[in-house]
Amino acid sequence: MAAQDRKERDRAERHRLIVTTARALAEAEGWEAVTTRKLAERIEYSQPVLYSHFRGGKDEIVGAVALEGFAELAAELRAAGPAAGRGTPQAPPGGEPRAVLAAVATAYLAFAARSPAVYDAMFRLDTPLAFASDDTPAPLREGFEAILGAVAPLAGDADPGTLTEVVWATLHGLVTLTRAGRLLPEQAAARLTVLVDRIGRENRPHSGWDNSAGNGFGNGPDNGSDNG
Amino acid sequence: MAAQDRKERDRAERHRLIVTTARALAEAEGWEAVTTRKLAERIEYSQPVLYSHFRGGKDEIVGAVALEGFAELAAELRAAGPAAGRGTPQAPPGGEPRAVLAAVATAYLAFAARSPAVYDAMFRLDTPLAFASDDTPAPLREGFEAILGAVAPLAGDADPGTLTEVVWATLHGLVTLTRAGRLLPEQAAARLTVLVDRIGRENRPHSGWDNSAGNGFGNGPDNGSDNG
DNA sequence: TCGATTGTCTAGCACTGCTAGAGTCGACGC
DNA sequence: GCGTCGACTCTAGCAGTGCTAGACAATCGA
Repeated sequence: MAAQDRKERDRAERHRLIVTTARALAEAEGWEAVTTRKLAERIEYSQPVLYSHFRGGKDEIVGAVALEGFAELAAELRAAGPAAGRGTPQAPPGGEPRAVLAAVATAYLAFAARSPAVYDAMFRLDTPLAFASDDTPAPLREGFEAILGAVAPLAGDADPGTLTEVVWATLHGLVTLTRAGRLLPEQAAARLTVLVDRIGRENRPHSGWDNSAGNGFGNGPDNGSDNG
Repeated sequence: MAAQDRKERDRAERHRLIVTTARALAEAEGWEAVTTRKLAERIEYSQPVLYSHFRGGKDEIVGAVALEGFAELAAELRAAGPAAGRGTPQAPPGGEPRAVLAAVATAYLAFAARSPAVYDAMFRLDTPLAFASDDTPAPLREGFEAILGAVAPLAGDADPGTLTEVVWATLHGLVTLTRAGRLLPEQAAARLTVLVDRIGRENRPHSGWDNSAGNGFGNGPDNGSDNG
């Protein structure tokens, strides 16, 4: 029955409309301005319609925007990474590993700067998205793996996954501290240089400082590089 | 008039009571549970009393907790840093620079792990605290400078302030991503090792990758090490 | 054309941060 | 000791939030 199909199409369309409207509203006025009433008004339906699409309410809508953001971020990181098709202005294919890392880092920071509200949905707001578990959505894994691809060639004797976690943390920290006005804007390029110069350098054999004196941060064996 | 003095003492005491109660409530149940009504009930006064102390309302109360947190963090970082009096178990005075960096980083992560709600007040929530401006509260500068003290000996030909910003960003990123369940808990110690091994290594002369191709992240001269 | 089902809307709940104005209580001058 | 006045606190309420029960209308199958 075609009528049923049309209904489902309309419904899917309205589903998209909610997500894109929420995202646009957040980018324009910040997430604190995204209320269910205002969102309902923008899509020209009443509030309960939102809940017929997103049983989890507002958090689930934010989560949908976040998921969209993870997919976009992963795509942009891949485009800047070592496996990039015919190369980009920033990173020739199979280019010098640190240039690749610089390109990926730049892509990450550019994404966050361009879509601050989406970045907030991904990292600052509470969403029902699952992490580091079996049902972690694919885009989340892919984003991590895109960074991993740029970091691994520089890992040396360090665990690539762990180094990737640290790089990711640095990028994320740069984003949030910059956004909060905690870092000097004019030094952004210098920070990127420092990041690549320091992180992107292979290990020499272990140094003298002692990390075993109870720091209280986990004590399991350091292995594995699987993240999400 | 002694009566007036007593009043002011009582008022100051109640001011403290509000801040400590808000902090305790946040640590126990999270900031989303800290409502003006619940807070007023806990201090056994009505809501308007809160506003007689904090004209800026809830945000200003969060800001007071944050400021307290910055003071504590700065003190703990200093205690772990190179200028530490007679030395600590983690860092002997004037010890090997990378051991000092490891001790400071550990102190930072330990603080965030021990006081997550305070850390949220400092970095995640909106507060009226000023940053990177002339009226930045002293504890904020001091925290940055404590990290700077541990990082500077390892700066090499990099700008110490910039390197400190990157280290801070890494620590902050590790805290937030760990808290959000985005990083593998069992690799915490390994991440610290990687951080110290990579960041805490002096620069050799500049490398081959090109950072000048439009990354859109500031283009001013890279100078100055003054932050807040 | 009629009944059933599906979908949407109105109205309202319990909560939030915040505040105007009423009321009380203590300090001070006489 | 007493009356007045001012400082202080409270009650009650506003406008907003996320969310939902139940009334209503439109659509579909017979």
